[in-house]
Amino acid sequence: MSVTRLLVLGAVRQHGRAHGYQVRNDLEFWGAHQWSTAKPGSIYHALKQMAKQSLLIAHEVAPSAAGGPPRTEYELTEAGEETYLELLRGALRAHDERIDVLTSGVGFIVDLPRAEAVSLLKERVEALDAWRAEVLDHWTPQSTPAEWGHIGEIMRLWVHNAESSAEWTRGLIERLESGAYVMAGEGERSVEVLPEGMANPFG
Amino acid sequence: MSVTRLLVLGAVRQHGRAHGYQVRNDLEFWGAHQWSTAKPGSIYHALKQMAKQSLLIAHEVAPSAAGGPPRTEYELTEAGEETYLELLRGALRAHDERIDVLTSGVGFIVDLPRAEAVSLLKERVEALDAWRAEVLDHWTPQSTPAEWGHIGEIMRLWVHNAESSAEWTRGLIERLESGAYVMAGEGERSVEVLPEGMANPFG
DNA sequence: AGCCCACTAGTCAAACTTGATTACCATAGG
DNA sequence: CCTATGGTAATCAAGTTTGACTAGTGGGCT
Repeated sequence: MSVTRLLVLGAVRQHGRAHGYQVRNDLEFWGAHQWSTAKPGSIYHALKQMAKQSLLIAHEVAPSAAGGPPRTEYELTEAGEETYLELLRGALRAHDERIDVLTSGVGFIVDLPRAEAVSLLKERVEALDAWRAEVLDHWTPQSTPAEWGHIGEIMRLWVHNAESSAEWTRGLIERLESGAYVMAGEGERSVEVLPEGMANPFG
Repeated sequence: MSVTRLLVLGAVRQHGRAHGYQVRNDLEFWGAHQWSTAKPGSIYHALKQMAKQSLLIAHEVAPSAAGGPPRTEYELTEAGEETYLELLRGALRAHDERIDVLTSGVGFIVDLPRAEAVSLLKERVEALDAWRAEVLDHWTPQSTPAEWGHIGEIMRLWVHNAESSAEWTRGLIERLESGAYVMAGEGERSVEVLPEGMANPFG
């Protein structure tokens, strides 16, 4: 699972056709350069790499309209579209991903139909609950946490995290089921970028 | 902040002197190859790199005692010791690190004196509270979350996370203040590795 | 006009990560 | 005695990330 790919594909897709600098600016606006590894070098690299793999087609374009070197515009191919949706589904469904992946997934969640988004999030809750139960099962029946020494704190940290994440997910499911937001196939597009000056989680 | 470096330094330090395979096995035992990027290639790379930077000294050792290529043993230098403690402090103090960094920090927390550990964790709680307040401040006074569209969900996710993480941290502070675990300078060493067969968070 | 600054757009080397692969030895089974 | 298996210890190529750097254009200031 690559956050960079998800973010880059999602950004190009929103424009239909976009060059590197555009993607880079979008993601900067999202604050993604702070909470993810999607920094300029990675973005340009991802674009080239995905073009090589035919997830994107590169259009060589005339010297830039507003200064700077000539730029290349990219566009999703059919395969790119599929990859994008698969990455997005994975980001929302998986319990074992980093927060940056989940964050990207939430940022693009409206690209999925409502029913599918809800169902992926329910998978997520189930996976979190199952994993939490499994950890507790491994750690508590034979011995009290105290016997593990400070390493038991790692278990507490993870279990706490799983519970919290499941709670947040259940909240989102509820809001989606009550009809919040405009999802894929439901008419007009909703807001797509983070507001300027938003406080950054990793600032 | 590199998790790999923290984990590798911590592991070598526990042995006093260790070769790559030993470190690799330790970390596998911790489950670190699952929840962090500390995989064999990265471990060997980190050892060589840190040796080049004089954080470790490499002892070229005779052909391995039990099969396989000759091995190199490593040992922390004074600078390595300092770097280790700095990384460890950062992992416990910072609110803006990934969960793998925090997990590693908790794993090695007993390498710090009790008072210092508690004080770092208090910094952590304060940073989390401050950041949470800042985000809420930026997002709520002028407008309801609803106006942000689905992007408001990202804020909810982060705020939820910050609250949950602060809660866990406060719990750990309490336990440390009640005298839990054997910390640096307090006599005998406590348990240092994860129990075999522990359920993995990213399994 | 001449100069500096900011913005646009991207490249590059160095570091790091990944997953597969190599190479060596011991030992158990046939 | 020979070979397959499994553990030990590490390397390597390919891919990714980082942070610094290049380079062109336009505007403002003196």
